[in-house]
Amino acid sequence: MEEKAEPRWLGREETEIWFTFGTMVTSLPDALDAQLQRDAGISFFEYQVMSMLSMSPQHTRRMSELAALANGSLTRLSRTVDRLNKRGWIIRRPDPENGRYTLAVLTDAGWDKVVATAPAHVEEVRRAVFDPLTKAQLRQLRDISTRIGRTVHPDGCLPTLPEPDPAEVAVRDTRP
Amino acid sequence: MEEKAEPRWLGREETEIWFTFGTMVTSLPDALDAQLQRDAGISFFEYQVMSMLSMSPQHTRRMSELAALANGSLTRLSRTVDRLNKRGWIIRRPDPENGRYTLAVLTDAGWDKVVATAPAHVEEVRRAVFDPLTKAQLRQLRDISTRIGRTVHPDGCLPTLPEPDPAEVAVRDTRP
DNA sequence: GTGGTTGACTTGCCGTGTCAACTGTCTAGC
DNA sequence: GCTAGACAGTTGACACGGCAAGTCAACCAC
Repeated sequence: MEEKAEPRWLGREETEIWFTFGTMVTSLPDALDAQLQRDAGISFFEYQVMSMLSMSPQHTRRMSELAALANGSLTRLSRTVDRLNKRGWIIRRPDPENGRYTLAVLTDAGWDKVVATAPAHVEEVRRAVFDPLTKAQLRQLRDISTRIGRTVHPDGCLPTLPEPDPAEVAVRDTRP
Repeated sequence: MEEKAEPRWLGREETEIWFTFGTMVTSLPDALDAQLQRDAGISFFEYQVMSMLSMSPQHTRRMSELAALANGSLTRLSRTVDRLNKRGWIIRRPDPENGRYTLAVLTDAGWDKVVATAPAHVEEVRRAVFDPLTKAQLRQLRDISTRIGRTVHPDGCLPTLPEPDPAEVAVRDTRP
């Protein structure tokens, strides 16, 4: 008796789309990493972590929130914060409201680093993503990303961009 | 005097697009890796390498070609082939036509592994990428990926999907 | 043909990420 | 209260990828 249905193979057309898309998906992070490493000596993930903190109230976040915002595991964040802490850009503090949490806080030096790093990074993002696309394509990309993101993310809880801290609009668009 | 122009910051709209897109770009590879690791005990990159070989004439490719097709560095491929070789799925052979090249060849066991692994993987790709998008969105995604891919890839030489080996149409749509 | 150069890998070392096990903190149930 | 569990985070052991240096074949130039 039949146990499995015939797999729904990809056709030639679909294979091409998938190949092109897959190539882009793997190359883009490499390009962003390369730019940041070259110009600022930090990785994309490290930049994301500091950038997210720079947009957060008091430049502070709980570790677990921060991990979700930066799309990384808690372990990865813990190690990354170790490194950034050694470089003087982030400090840890226990959360006074609940001792189980740890707060990551961006130092002044960390803030300065983000401010110094952001322009070239944003420029690279524009060059790679925004400039080559039309306005219509950007809208399409948003919709497509939302749909794919939903299927990939468990229990429908996509991370959401934090509301910018009104006190710090200067770099509210730093995110990446 | 002015040394630098004011950076072209991202606006609120753009920041949102970039955040959504970035989240998708980082989560999707994780999801594919997770499925392959769980169901077949191999990484996405390892699968890509074997899949590309399975689509190549004689199930054979030069290392450098294979690295480009699978979007990885030569170092990464060399180490990956080491692992797959230890598992009995790939062997190395010097290229008789030019001793500088090394050929990677998929073994029969490697072929069987790809054939056994492909259906569940393709299903996951469909679930994550194809099913949630309309036909129009797929076309849009192809165009968008092509444009972004061009800006990100040096000297305009994007890797191209190999023509399938007519003798092996069975899994010609295995890619990803 | 032989000395130098280039091209195609391979490898030693190191940084980074993951999994699993562990520590410390809070919360429930009794 | 006090013990059991659930959370939040850290850490040790290991896997993996990158860089730079090393190997080995091929292609000159003379």
